[in-house]
Amino acid sequence: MLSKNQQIIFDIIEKAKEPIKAYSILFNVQKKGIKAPLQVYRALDKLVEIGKIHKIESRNSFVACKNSNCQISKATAFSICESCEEVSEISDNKLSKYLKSFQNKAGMKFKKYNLEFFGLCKKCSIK
Amino acid sequence: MLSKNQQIIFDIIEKAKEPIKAYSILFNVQKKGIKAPLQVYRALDKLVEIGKIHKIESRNSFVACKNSNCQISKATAFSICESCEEVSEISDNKLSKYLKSFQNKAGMKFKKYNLEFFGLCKKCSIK
DNA sequence: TACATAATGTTATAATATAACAATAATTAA
DNA sequence: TTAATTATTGTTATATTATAACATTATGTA
Repeated sequence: MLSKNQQIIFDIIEKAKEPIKAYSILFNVQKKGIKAPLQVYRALDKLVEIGKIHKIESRNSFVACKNSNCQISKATAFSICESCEEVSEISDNKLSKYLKSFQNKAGMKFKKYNLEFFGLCKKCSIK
Repeated sequence: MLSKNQQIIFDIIEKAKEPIKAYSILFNVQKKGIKAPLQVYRALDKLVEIGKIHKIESRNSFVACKNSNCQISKATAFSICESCEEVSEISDNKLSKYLKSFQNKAGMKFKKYNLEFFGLCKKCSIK
């Protein structure tokens, strides 16, 4: 169950349909009484923690989870267009299976991963 | 061939043996006459571009490339310990082959990727 | 009820990164 | 070898991203 601020901020991110930055969220919610960056970042932290949203690390921006709503997200993969900055979440069973079971040479087993692919989306590769 | 500032900053990063942040680099090179953040960031950008260093996106920090010195780096993978923050670059042929040839459902071919695994390193998992 | 935990509000400030402009050095082409 | 081009440097100011510290209120639980 999301708290008031968490819900407000999640709604903005979900409606956005594109990655959105913390201060852009802040701007959008000021009319709703959320005035300080920290209020936004706290909600973002929580939403990331419970897997409702993901952070696109290379862009410092946030998107709603499109895969497994409400699950803790430990395995994320995105494709990012370097021209128009379109981001989409990759949902590929083979890929996630492969990465979830990946072990490095030291035998270290991982709890989490984040993968970001970069290239040109369809639209941009035509241009 | 690296320029003066690029060389100075690369040397710091290579000696560090652990991820190092831009402003920590700045602090370290002030005695060598590099006084402004922008001087550091410009060198970092170039070093990333030519593959001498990588940026650990989730940590906003930089490490020297341990794999293929002097090659443009389009395919990076790291393991990150969430306890001690130790980072090591993963060099795994099977993994990189798999990811380099990965296509998403839209048939989008990627030019680049960055993968970050999170877990506990050997030392920290004993504790 | 009492206790613990989570969420909120607020001010200030830290940490990360780029814009804009001017000058100099290095490379390349005519 | 001069002119043109490109890369690098220097500098000041500022934008962007994120957290510290403290006080308060709400929610869940024993």
